[in-house]
Amino acid sequence: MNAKAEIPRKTIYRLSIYQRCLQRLADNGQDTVSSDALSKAAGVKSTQLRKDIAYFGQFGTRGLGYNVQTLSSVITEVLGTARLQPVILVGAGNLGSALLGYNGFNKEGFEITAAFDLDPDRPRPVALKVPIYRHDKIAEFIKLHGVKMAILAVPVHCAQSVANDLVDAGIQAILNFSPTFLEVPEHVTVNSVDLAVELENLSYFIR
Amino acid sequence: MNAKAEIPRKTIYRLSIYQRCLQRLADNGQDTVSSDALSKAAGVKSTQLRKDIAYFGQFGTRGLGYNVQTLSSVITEVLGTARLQPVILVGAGNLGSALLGYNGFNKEGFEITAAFDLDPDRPRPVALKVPIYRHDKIAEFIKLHGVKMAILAVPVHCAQSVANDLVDAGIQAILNFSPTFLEVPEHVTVNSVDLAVELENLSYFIR
DNA sequence: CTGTGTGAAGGCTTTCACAGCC
DNA sequence: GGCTGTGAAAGCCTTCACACAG
Repeated sequence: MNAKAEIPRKTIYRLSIYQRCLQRLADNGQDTVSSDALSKAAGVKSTQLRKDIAYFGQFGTRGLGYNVQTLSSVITEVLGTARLQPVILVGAGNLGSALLGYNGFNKEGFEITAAFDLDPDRPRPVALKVPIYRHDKIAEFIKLHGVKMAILAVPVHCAQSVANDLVDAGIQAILNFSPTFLEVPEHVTVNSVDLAVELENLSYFIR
Repeated sequence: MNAKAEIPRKTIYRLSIYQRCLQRLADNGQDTVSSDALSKAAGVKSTQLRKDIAYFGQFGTRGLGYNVQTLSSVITEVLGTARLQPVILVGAGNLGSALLGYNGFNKEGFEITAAFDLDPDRPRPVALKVPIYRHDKIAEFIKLHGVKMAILAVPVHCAQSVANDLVDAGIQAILNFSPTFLEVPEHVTVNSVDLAVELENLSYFIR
């Protein structure tokens, strides 16, 4: 459990997925699951699942499987309570506004607490529950509320400079939707979601 | 060029990224670029870029670099003209509607030609240019227009069954936004974008 | 001297095979 | 018999080191 730094990133990704599968099992009243069943729900091989779990301990019962509640709790602990972090959204344009309305985040324990845009008053498609502030209020807000995570959905041409501002203000993790590479200091983590690249990739695999 | 099947998936992803960087260089009037410069723009190491290119040939001039136009054309060819494929969107809810309005796709050569929803008439946040049809028209549309790619943005509980319908109707590639694993035949490719998992993953890396 | 192309080395993940426990 | 835990093997991808071309 203290070897946190040594769990590979890919395993961390899968832990989130296992976690979600476990929650569904729990909702269905199951209290035990085998690595085989759980791995199938998650779309991986059972050996992979067991190896992933082995990074932080032994929680299964041979001949039986894993206790759903126990395993779920352990994974939650490994992933960290940091998941209750507040998140801000920068760039409330087309995609950004949509993300504000998307409630898939809340379900998993995240909440977008504020959004920022160059023009907070431009007409938005959706009635939003989240306040939209002027772009130049970002640094103040981040420092005041100790925000560490940001979702970036601004146009390519200003993505890097906005990212720099975020980092300077104390942001440590960025979920980047702008289709461009962001250069950040080592202590900052960036995960990029590039929709066009995903599509292009798919098209390659069409015969 | 004919060893298409042997280019690793990760390389294919990066080719899309290189392609975009090359287009920007071309727009700026540059006609030559070194592997070092291009790799930095793409956020990878220069050796990686050269290895990626080596999968399908030799296009550089030693001591000078690559011709922007040439390299761009070659990558386009490798990725396949399949990128001009029409794409349909299934599930025009919150996230789905947003994707319809997002024009990042068109820029890269994709066009969402139609959308489908259980209730095509429910109020949409945005004025959409794309027609929304009833869910039960999907198979007909796919067969009629020879559509091969679909974006799936439906609720978890029906994702698998909708995916099955798509596959049966002839879809070969799915960009999946539903946070669940999709089981599909081998000839079908699925790329998943799981926003909650991305956030959770980021939160792990916050100290 | 600059910058590509590439065999070899290294590192990281996944899978196998099977020992060990219920 | 069923299922976990794990060292060893295999596979995959990245990086190094350097030969070679302009």
